[in-house]
Amino acid sequence: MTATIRDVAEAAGVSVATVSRVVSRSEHRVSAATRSRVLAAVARLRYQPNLVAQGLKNRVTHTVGLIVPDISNPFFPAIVRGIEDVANQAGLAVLLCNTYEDLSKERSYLALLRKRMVDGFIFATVGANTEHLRMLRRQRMPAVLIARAPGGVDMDAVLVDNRRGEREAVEHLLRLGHRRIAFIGGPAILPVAGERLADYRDALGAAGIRFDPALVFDGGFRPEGGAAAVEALLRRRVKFTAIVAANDLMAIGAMEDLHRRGRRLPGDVAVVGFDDITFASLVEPPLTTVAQPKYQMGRLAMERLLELLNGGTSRSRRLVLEPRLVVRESCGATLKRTESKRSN
Amino acid sequence: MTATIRDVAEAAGVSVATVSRVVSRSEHRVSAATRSRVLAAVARLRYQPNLVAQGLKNRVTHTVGLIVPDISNPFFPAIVRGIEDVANQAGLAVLLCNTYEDLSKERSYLALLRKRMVDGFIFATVGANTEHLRMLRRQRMPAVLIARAPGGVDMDAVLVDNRRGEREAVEHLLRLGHRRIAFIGGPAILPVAGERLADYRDALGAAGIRFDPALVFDGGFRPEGGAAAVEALLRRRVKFTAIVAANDLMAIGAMEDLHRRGRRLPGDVAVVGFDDITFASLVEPPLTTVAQPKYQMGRLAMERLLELLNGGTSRSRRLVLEPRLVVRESCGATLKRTESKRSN
DNA sequence: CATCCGATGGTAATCGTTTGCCATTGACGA
DNA sequence: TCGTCAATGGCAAACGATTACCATCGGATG
Repeated sequence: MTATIRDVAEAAGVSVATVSRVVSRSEHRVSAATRSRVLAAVARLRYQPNLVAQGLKNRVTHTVGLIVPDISNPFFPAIVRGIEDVANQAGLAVLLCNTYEDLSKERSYLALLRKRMVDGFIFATVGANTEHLRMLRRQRMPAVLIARAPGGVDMDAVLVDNRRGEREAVEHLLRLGHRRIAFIGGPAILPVAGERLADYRDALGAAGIRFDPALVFDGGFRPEGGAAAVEALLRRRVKFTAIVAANDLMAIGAMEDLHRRGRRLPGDVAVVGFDDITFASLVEPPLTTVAQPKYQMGRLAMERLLELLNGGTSRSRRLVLEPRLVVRESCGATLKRTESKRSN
Repeated sequence: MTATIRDVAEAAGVSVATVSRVVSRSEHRVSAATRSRVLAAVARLRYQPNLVAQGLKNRVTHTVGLIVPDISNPFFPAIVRGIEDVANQAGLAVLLCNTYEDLSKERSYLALLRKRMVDGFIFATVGANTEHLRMLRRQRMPAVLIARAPGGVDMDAVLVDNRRGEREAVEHLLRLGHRRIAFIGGPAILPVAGERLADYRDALGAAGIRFDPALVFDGGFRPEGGAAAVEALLRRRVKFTAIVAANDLMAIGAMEDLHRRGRRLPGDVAVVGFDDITFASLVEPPLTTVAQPKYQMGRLAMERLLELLNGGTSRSRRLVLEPRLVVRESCGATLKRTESKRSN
């Protein structure tokens, strides 16, 4: 079908070695005359080097594996876009893998990607188990973690200071006078869930408020979970005037349910989310939330991976980005409607 | 680093040919004794066949290219997930490419993927230009289109009967008594935009209502565009009691702006969207919209591609799925709050 | 005992590149 | 007229697999 280097060589009346020299990096070991003959043949036959063959020979496939829990979770697409933009510009292709938080899937994808000789990996939030990460590290496989770096693994990572983000969220509510602040988090298995809960406790503790387990719920990081938590709060007649959710999805689910139950937002209940997904600014009232620079995280992770690929296996580095509390209207902090940013 | 077939051969004291025979498809041309020796060596060395080498030799890479305008557009992640799920189960890897609706990017990705010897393509909404698609077709490259199949290209596709969806949306509003229905569509360059506008006109026409250009806006398929359209309607004092938007993003943007301007939904203005993205059910009021079976579309497309890969280069087929008008509360059609489904 | 045959496993070519090393050539100085 | 040398380009061995074809061997058969 497509022309090979051999076809070009024949057409130009030279050997394949010469064609290769002309086509690949500017090796100037070929005279101007032959070079132009070869280039003419290349153009005529529309020759495109076969990247699979090149990959086999050079042991570099210009491919990276991207491992994501679930691309349909709105936290990820922006990250993936950042990664893909940088990768594309650098001539790398991205293999997409959804693990659905399933460790065995994560492992099997990893094995598959290695069989495919990918040059490196990006993990947009790994699971808790670090054993296979250590293995990667031992084998000096370039890899970058995003958003979460489990303790004990010494790998490059692009992180967000979520501790600070969560604290700011809670402090924002405290400043507005709230004392009974419910927390909707994730399943205890996920480390990020435990972390965020701890941050909530710390922020309360710093303000001298006793932690009340009756205010804590597992919303599974899904909108339904947020709604369920509100239902439980109301059913059990727990007193509360505010909600912090560990992600926007649950916050929005909670808001929807509060609406349904006739509560006014932010009048009766103030709500703060986490992530600043696109829709945070589009719900009623627009959601106050902790924004993570998702697109940037993707870009930075891929840029770091490029550095690792192009040589420097220097010591591993962690970039820690600052989250930003985006104050909108779901807490009643803004009296008048202000311009609420719609970021990507 | 990793063991090759040669290493296994040495360890087992046989030739590489024998190892290959044991490892690859169950060719039984090897005695039980040798077979177990080989398998022992394979296990001991943790041998994993190199898929790049296999790909080169077999001319099959078990890789497909997935071409998407923009993964961060919420219409796509569910489709991608469907694709990825099926691909993974079939042992295929997915290369993700964002074109940002840019034809030159689409072309360059196509060339790149061919250099990588992908086995097939999935286009989740191609641009208007069909020239490179025809080329694929001529070269008998397996490919499946999703959501949009430009006229004149004879390719497999998984489509949705959007004509009917849009008509149902408009008819729903007509049935509720609306006569001044604004339309917020997309840029005229995109074929889907023109189509959906035509469907809107047709539906109006069928009801004997004159088309009024003053009610038509280009919202660029983005929330800001929806808001801008509302602004324009209000500024120009155009009379309208309902809005149909060509996607949910714009519908939601419009709703937000209407809220901001003090209009009541659905009391003052009824709104219908298109797509049924996750958030359609989470806004206030929950958005009535035309649902496309996104995850299914992804699955079906990938399943069809598998058929094409495994032989049958039969005549190309188009699957047309039925959209579904999901009636929620943004049109006032439901008197009482009913259970509003939250689909993925 | 010579021949034939099925079963088994090895040899080597191939997929499309890259690249170290060698051969050729023409210019140039001795 | 040689020998030397830089410039140029070809040969062939990789990269890691697959597979058509061939060699060997032990037993069955006449």
